[in-house]
Parts: sequence; C-alpha cells; structure tokens
Amino acid sequence: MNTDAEGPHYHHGDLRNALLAAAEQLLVEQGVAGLSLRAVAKQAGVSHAAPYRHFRDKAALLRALAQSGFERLAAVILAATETVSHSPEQKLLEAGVAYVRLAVDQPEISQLMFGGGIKPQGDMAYRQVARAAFDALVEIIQEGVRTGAFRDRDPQELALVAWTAMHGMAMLMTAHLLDTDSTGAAGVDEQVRSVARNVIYGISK
Amino acid sequence: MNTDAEGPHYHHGDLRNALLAAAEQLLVEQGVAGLSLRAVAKQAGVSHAAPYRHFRDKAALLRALAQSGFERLAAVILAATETVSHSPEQKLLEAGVAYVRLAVDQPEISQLMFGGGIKPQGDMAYRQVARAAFDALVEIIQEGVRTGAFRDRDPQELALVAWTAMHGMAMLMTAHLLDTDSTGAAGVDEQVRSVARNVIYGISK
DNA sequence: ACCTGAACACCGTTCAAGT
DNA sequence: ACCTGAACACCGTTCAAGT
Repeated sequence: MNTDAEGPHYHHGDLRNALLAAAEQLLVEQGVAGLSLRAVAKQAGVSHAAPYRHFRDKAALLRALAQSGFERLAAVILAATETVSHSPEQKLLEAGVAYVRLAVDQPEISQLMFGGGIKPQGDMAYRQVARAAFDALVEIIQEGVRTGAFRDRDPQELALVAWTAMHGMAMLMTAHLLDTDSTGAAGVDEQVRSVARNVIYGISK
Repeated sequence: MNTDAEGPHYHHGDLRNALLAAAEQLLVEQGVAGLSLRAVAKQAGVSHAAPYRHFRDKAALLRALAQSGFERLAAVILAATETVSHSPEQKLLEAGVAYVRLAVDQPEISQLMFGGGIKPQGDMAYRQVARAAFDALVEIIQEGVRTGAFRDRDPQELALVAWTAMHGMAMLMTAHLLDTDSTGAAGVDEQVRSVARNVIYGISK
C-alpha cells in the first residue's frame, strides 16, 4: 500500500516487491527499451547491485513482471466469465472485450508478455496461468454446446478460434496496425465487439 | 549476392544493404536482445560509427529490417491469394497457412515487426504494406460474397475476423503459448488449418 | 543476510579528424 | 562523401568489502 518510492528508505523488508513496483512504473513511463536494472534500483532507492539479491538477472525481473501481467489478464477474463446471469454468448463477448481492453490499456506490459522479450523458462508459471484462462474459455463453450447454442464440435477447437481472434486483435492494436484513429477510445470496444460477434456467430448453430 | 561478410572489404558501394544483411543474420542468430549496432558494424567490417552515415540511429535500422519483413509477409500472402484455380475458401486457407508459417519460421523478425520494439514513424511505410496485404484479403472475401459462398456482410468486417485469428495464431505460436510440442513442425500447419476452417465456416452461408 | 562501491566488458551516440 | 578513433554517458554483471 506504500506508494511513495522516492525517499532513500532502503533495505526494508520487501525490496523484491518494491523493485517490481518501480520496474512497472518505469516500464509504463518509458517503455521496455527504457527499463534498465540500474534505473529500477535507483527508483527503489538502493544501489545498482542490490537487485541481484532478489533476482538472478534482469531477465528474471522481467519474467516476474510478465507473470503478474498474466495473472491480471486471467483475473479479468475469469471475472467476465463468472457473471452468472449472462448467456454463453454474452460471457464470450465480455471476456473478449476485457482481454483486448486490458492489453490496449497497458501496451508495454502486453508487449513484455507476448513480444518475445521473455524466453520460456523451466518453471513456465505463466503458461499455467494462460492455460487456466483458456480453460475458462473452454468451459463457456461447453456450456453453450450443452444448451444447444453452439455447434457440437470439440470445445477446445472452438475456444482456440475465439482466443486467437481476440489475441490477434489485442496485438494488432498495441502494434498500431489497426486504424483506431477514426474511432478513438470507445471505438476500440466497438471494433472488438464486431469481431467477437462474428466469431460467436461462426461457432453458433 | 555476395554472402561472405567476413573479410575487411569496407567502404564498398552498398554498405547500407550490407548492414541490413548483417543485422538480419545477427537477429536470427542471437535474437533482438543480442542485436547491437556495434556488432552489426563489426559483422559488416566497418567501424562502429559508420552505420550512422546510412541510418539516423539504431531504431532506423530496426525499422528498415521490419519493413523488409512486412514486404516478405505481404508477398507470401499475395502469392497464396493469386492462385487462380483456387476457390475463395482455399485461397483464405492457403493465405492463412502461409502467414503463420512465415511468422513461425522467422520468430525474431516477427517479434521485431509486431512486438512493439518499433515505434510507428512519420512515413509508416510498413503500415501501407500491411494495408496492401489486408486489401488482398478483402478482395478474396468479396469474391466469395459475389459467388454466394460467404455471408453478405461488409467484407472488411469479415476480413478482420480472418486476419485477427491468423495473426493471433502466429503471435501465440512465436510466444510459445500454444502447445506445439505434442504436434511438432507439421502439426503447426494442421493447427492453423483447424482454426482457419472454423473461421471460414463462420463467414460462410 | 543484505547491501555497497569499484571494476569489467559492453552499449548508443557524437564529433573532430583523416582520405 | 564516407569512414575512423577517441570520447561520453550509459548499460548488465561480478565481487570483495562492509554492517
């Protein structure tokens, strides 16, 4: 909860999280290129060698940052998923909008997560989180198949179509390859809904 | 055509292209993190300051590299598109497979193109190339709408669904977030075909 | 145990100087 | 015009030394 990272109040109990918070701030402010380990250390009020007590190297810190990004993404998708009153179609639509919205809102973290700056590691914890999010998607599809709304095909196969379309949308938007200039902030959601509706139409009976 | 970049045969006529070739080689071998301007210059046999005669800064060189990647991608898609004997459905399928295959075959360049390491510039030449590839996609869809194979909807809207799904596929695969281990090299194509077939089904009447 | 400060081998970029 | 070599301010990483 302590948000002031300015004073030189070093060697407190939780330098690890302080470093992560500083790194995320610098990432958002300056992009992944401007994120140096030395700048993170300075921002956290410690010497440039201190981070090595908590992270093996810079890549480990970036991986931890990406990990928290994946957890946030999974949480947002699951939240959209667990709205009981919604139909499977509505759940898919909301999950898709939430997915793309989060990616567009924090493009630097998305690029860190998906841009290849991070190499898959032995633990691959973030792959498990991605898997959990995907499984939630599969469950929605299964529900739709049961109620007869969706085509009676392998739910994994149908879920993959929905996931790839939403992910592609998110990546194209963060890479500025989709004309969002004509639409603006609210237009992003409308573009996502258009694609999502077509995907849902495609997997419906 | 001159492929040996070892001897110190500097200040030839075309250092610019020699630098681009050296950069691409280093990019493929060492990834985007290992691509330093000094290493590129050494590889090309010139001093570390020489590249600045041909590129304003490192970002300009990376942009030129991404640009050639976009041109290759557009060429591959157009080639798949212009197979006259194919139906619109077949053209879409082949274009999608070609798109993802190229991205998976050269993940480092794909990450450079789409990973956010490149900021959109004043000229934005690569956006025009991306636009050309997208227009080719729209034309296939229009053909399918004319022949009555596809739903009578805005072709741009339908094309966006196809594009986002294929792009998402390519990005998830290069980020190692899709289980390609169980399938292998040939399995990539099969996974792409599965998604592409579902997308085509979704936009068909 | 945890952090510091110096040190090393690298960077990107600039600039006077050479041909 | 085109390239070099020195210089500057930065990096990531290591390590002896401090508390």
